[in-house]
Amino acid sequence: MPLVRKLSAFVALSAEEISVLESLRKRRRTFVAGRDLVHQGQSDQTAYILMSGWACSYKILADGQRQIIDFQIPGDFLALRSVLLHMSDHSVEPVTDIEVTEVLKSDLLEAFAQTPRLALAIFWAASRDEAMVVEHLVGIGRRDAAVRVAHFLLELGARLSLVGMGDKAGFACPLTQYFVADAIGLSAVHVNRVLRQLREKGLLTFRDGIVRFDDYDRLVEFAQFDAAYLDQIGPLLA
Amino acid sequence: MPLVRKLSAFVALSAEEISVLESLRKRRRTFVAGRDLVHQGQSDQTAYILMSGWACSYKILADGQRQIIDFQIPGDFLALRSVLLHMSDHSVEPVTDIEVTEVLKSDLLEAFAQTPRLALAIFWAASRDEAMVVEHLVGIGRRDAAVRVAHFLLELGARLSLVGMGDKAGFACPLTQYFVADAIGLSAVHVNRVLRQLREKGLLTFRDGIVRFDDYDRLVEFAQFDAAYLDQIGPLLA
DNA sequence: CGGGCGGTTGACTCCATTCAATACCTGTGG
DNA sequence: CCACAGGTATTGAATGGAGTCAACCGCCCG
Repeated sequence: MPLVRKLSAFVALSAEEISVLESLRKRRRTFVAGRDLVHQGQSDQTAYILMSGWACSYKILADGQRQIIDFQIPGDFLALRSVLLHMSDHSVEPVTDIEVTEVLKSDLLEAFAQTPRLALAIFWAASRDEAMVVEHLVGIGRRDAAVRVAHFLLELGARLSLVGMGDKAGFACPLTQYFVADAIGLSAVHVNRVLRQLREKGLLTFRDGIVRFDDYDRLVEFAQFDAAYLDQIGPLLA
Repeated sequence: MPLVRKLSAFVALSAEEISVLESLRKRRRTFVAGRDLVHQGQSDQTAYILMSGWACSYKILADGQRQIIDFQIPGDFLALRSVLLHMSDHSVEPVTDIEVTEVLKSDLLEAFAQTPRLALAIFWAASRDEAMVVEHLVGIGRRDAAVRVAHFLLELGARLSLVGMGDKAGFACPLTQYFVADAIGLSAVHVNRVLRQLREKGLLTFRDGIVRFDDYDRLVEFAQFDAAYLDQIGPLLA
């Protein structure tokens, strides 16, 4: 499963640990695209592991504007933070139809007490998520629109590669330009303009649900993309 | 110590757990203002607890621009993320002279294995940090300059209150307008202009290192500030 | 066939940046 | 004692990047 694949980039999991993860198979649930599975302010204290499909976590402001915090792809946690906090500080919406497995608060506490290495791996995943949010913050705060879009798509590509859903040629992307706009703090109109620029420069093409990197190396250069923060360089703990 | 005070907002720590924290007293170090104690890219895997003074974590872009991710005040962790990741994804600079205690990676692993509740408290602190970063992301992405500045200062005030260093009247603030600008993704010039607006509206005054909330309630209304994400509403675990 | 959603493009507007000049304070050295 | 430099704060004028408004297209689907 994608989570095992992702966590293996950090710790080499033992057979026992993998079986703990596999045992979650029973609590599998599905949600349809567009219907939130977690609401900002709710106090469920349940997290999920995304098994298939894409989701996004976001916050709504009082005036109705939306800021997407990040997208989640298979292998990612959903609403992990809300397990520790009193209530969820954000909402989660499936971008496509999704399959998830529930992770109850009690599971997490158990993991902490009984399988410290697994707990550590989860902490790693949380740290990596935070590093991604930080990188988004930097992008929105200091990068101009074109670089921001390019950087965003390169990051998605790198993350998808880790779970075998993309490579340097590109990836299948179910996002509309509105999703992209809400994620990187631009208007959808401007995202469209920027995508045109990038296409005309021969850097990337986003069309019909496919992101194609037309010139990966030049794109990386253009976006100043350094994947170090994704921490995908191999197991730290043997 | 401020960390105990902060963590107590989440879990009621036992005498034993408090003594574990207090035992860190030996590894105390000091750093002078302006000299980074953690560099982006280094792989020390050491974290710190800030005992006194202010620090900030930031990233530098290739073109020299800086984005401050967050400020840390007494009781906060510094570079906690870099313990789990292969290398630090950000730098940490003391804003004032600071005192810290070192937390080695081994300490953290031990805490996970031996004092699960303390590990949980640390996980809570990390989740809260992430929630703050997320709120900054939302601010930079979707709030206009005036609201952003107001929101930022209200958050700092709320955080400082938790460790007894501020209240609804205001707080002592060692930040220059340049720090504020780098934190909220504006230019220093514009921060200055916005501060004038806020002052002229009778909302807040930032002068001579003092932030004074001239009309706290109206300011909260203006900034749409909802402190829920700071999760300061009291212990979750008895 | 009509409606809705997503994408595309142009014209105009505006918020924030940049450039620039001035003021103020502190510490330093002549 | 005063001149000077460096850092910070303040304000004005010009510029520009991104938003808003609006129109139009293509496609899918009921």
